[in-house]
Amino acid sequence: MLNKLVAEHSVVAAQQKPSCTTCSLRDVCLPVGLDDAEVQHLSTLIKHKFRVRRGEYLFHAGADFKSLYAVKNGFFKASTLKTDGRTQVTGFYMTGELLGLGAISLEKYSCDTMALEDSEVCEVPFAKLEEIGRAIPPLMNQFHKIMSREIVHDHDVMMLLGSMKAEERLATFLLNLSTRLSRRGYSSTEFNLKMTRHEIGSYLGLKLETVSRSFSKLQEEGLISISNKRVKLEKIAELYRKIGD
Amino acid sequence: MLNKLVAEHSVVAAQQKPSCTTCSLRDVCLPVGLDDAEVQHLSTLIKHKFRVRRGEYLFHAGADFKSLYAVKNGFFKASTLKTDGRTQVTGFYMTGELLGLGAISLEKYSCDTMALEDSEVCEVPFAKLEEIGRAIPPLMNQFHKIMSREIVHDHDVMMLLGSMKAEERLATFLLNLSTRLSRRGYSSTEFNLKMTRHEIGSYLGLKLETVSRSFSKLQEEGLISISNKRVKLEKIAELYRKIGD
DNA sequence: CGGTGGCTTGATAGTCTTCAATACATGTGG
DNA sequence: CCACATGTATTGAAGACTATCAAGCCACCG
Repeated sequence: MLNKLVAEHSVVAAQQKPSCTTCSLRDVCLPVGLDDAEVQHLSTLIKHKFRVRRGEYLFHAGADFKSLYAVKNGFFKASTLKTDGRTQVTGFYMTGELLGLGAISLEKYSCDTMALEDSEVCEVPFAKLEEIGRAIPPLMNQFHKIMSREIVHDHDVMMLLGSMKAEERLATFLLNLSTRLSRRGYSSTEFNLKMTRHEIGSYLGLKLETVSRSFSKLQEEGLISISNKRVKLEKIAELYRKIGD
Repeated sequence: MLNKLVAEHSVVAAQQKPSCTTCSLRDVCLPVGLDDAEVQHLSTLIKHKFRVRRGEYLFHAGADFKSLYAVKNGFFKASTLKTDGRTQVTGFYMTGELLGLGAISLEKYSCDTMALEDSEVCEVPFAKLEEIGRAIPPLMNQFHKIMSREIVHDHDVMMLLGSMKAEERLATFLLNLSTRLSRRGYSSTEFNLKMTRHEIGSYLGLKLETVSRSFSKLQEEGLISISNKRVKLEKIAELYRKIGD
């Protein structure tokens, strides 16, 4: 089964030296708010650009932590595994987002992180990030904002899980994807889901059948069109109204 | 109604200059891992020690962010308010824990934070923390670990909300309190809850009636004793087994 | 073209919520 | 200091929502 593969070797094989200076993600990634010289300095710490193919894991929970990873392109899911076998998807990550923030506290990765499509990541050695951050205060500040944003986002998910019904959760999820995609220059109304119903359900605290039913219901109500992995948001304003925003 | 009061003035009135050097929280708060000279340096940035009385808010969501607050003693709850009026408790904070981490990203506090008992907090101006952190790398690193820990904890809560039944959620909650209390020198088996059933339910994604029923059921099973706010964990090992650990 | 995993839909069962009534605790004012 | 008011907690019964079990369909890949 493809999903079970851990392909450290193929991952390393495709490495190359990237540059933040010319990267299209300067506005969404770590370089936010830095001037050209600072970005160039930041660039020196980015070790490799890795390729991670669909179904491969970037890292596993429990492995020694040394680096964060910025998503250069592609799509990832992070999931935690409890001792009793229960797993849950804790997040989906797209272009320009940072992977591994939970690993800093215990210096072990806190979740399994898998590519849901062929992807590339930039490795950011954490010790060096802290070091260079001392020389470039805006970089350190941007990093703090990224971590803080993750906390706020997690609080939003907690509210979703704690107080929303299935349809509302799914609508919230779709609108969140829509926002993040449009910020990256993609369509905010039409996109392909990279994850399965099961993975969506795991993230939203629902069973896959309930996810499927909720998709169908949102479609019946005319708010979206759904066909397999293809989603079209037909009435964004009403979707927002549904989730109380 | 006491809970609605915002008592900025009484809060400020009780300020005094604290010192991390002699603080009993050196092992759980920001100073973790620092030597004496470094702790003394850190101490210079702690502006005030505030008193916050039971029912008063330390800060409100949306207010301009300038400082984090370390809980010197007491107990706090943080809650978010959605536009449609739904609220949810996003966390409870005790001695040595940092309040306001979600505010860094947008430079506005992201949640309302209220004292559940008479408390004291140390104000940590964030800009100064970043500045002094540059001079004391272990301080900056400890701060990153604290933020990371918050992320991991939030992921744990997401798993709780997404995949656990009412009794399991409550058992997890009680064991979490137990662990944090024992780390601070209090009994790990017997303690007073500072929050109401409603607040527990809001945090755990349950209605207060369900929380009450779950308490009763855990008591019937002989795992805990509960009388109003007084809890005694009778069989910790079995509580852990119940939540699959 | 067959097989496998992913998806949809229906029927039933389980869990939690909602509504309601009562009891208890706490703090305020007389 | 007691009485009363208000917020808090417990418990029951009915209803809502989601999970579970099951069957069949569909898409994709070798």
